[in-house]
Amino acid sequence: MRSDIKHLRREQLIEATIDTIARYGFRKTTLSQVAKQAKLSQGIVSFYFKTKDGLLLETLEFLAEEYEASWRRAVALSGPDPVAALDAIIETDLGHEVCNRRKVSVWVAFWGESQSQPQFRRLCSKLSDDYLAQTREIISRIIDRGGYQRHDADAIAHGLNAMVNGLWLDLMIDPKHFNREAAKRACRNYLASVFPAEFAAIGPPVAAPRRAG
Amino acid sequence: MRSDIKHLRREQLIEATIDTIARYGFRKTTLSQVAKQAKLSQGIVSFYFKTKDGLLLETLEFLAEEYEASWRRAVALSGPDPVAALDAIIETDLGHEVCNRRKVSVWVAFWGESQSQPQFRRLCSKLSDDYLAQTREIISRIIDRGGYQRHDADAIAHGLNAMVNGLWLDLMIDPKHFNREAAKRACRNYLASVFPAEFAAIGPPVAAPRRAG
DNA sequence: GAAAATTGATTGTTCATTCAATCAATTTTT
DNA sequence: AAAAATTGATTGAATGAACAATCAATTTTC
Repeated sequence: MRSDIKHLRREQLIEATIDTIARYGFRKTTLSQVAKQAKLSQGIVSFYFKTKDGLLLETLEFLAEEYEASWRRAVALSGPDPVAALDAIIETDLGHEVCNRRKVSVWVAFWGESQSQPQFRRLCSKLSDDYLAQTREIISRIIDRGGYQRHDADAIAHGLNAMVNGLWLDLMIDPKHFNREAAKRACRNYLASVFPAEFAAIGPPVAAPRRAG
Repeated sequence: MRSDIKHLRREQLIEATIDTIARYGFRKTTLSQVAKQAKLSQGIVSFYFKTKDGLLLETLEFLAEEYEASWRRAVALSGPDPVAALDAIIETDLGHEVCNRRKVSVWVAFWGESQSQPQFRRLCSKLSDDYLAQTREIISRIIDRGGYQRHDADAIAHGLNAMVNGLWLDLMIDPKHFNREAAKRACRNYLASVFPAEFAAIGPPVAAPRRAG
């Protein structure tokens, strides 16, 4: 099937790029390293992506689409209850498919470069906007339904987003210590202290299992 | 003073490195670009730092020491009250000296590379550990004093740390939207929901819990 | 004027990119 | 249906640009 091969190769090379960035970092990500990872010849990357920047941008686009799809799916499957929807987002954001070293290290690498690469930054900020819009909408529904009129949906959404991103960073910086379940608990604790009635059922607010301090 | 010039040049070159990473990103940070930024000749960077990796590592060390000194100073100046100490940390972490594009973009760049550079990672995780140890200690004192025996100091410290780091990322990803004061409020809000009595006084919580009715 | 600091040309290496040649798959011809 | 022709995918060597690192020459400092 020659018609499929183009798509196949592109995805194969994008996966190899993710592997290479994750393993060797942005600085050591060369086209021949990517080709080697993909078990293809070095010339082929340029053939399929024209330039290195093209490859990197498409890799970022791939990751962004994958991530957006995964939380949208989670929301769709969670049903009409906004509390369940928010919990599903946390479950996805800190689940093993999204929150793993391979993926997160690539995200952080792109964030670092996005300062100087407008194309990267545009993509990252669009993704962030979409995410915030969705969570804000869900949070607004919880506010309306629960009678929390003094709450600020936007601020809460920003807080949740910051916490999720910060927890991803924890995975990078202190991987041995990082615990996915504890991270989910931290998010739920945050939400439980904002919406005590709604999130108390999912996990007891603030007070989590005891640890050395 | 010939003995001072070594120290002066090194700092000058480290500052130039920070500027270069912030402006052009890690990928385009070359020794000649750094030298140009410092208004010195290209050979001088190798003269003072031997290798490029040496320069980068010392730059990271410089940033780490500066950051650690700034929050330790804030804690020292805040007096014996743990609530004031925690608030001083937030004030520092999201103040203009620490939380600005120039510095944060360099942090993110290093985080991204720390996956593949053990020296970077060791430094970042040590810094993170020190920070967590300090905030955990302060939080423990609030717990003891306020009678919040069911609270988990470690979990709360991790949550605060994640939120601060996440807010720094916000500055990178969506700089137009970012607001330092709103970010501080988000942190205080988080702490206010964990320690209502202690943090309600500092700023009225954006999200003041009110029971459904 | 000796020592230290600084320069900038040079070197060897690594890299992205190009492209002619090869190979495999598919289609056309007989 | 076998042979020939064509198309498309892939290779790997070649090219030139960019780079880190070196160092002899020059300038500055004391």
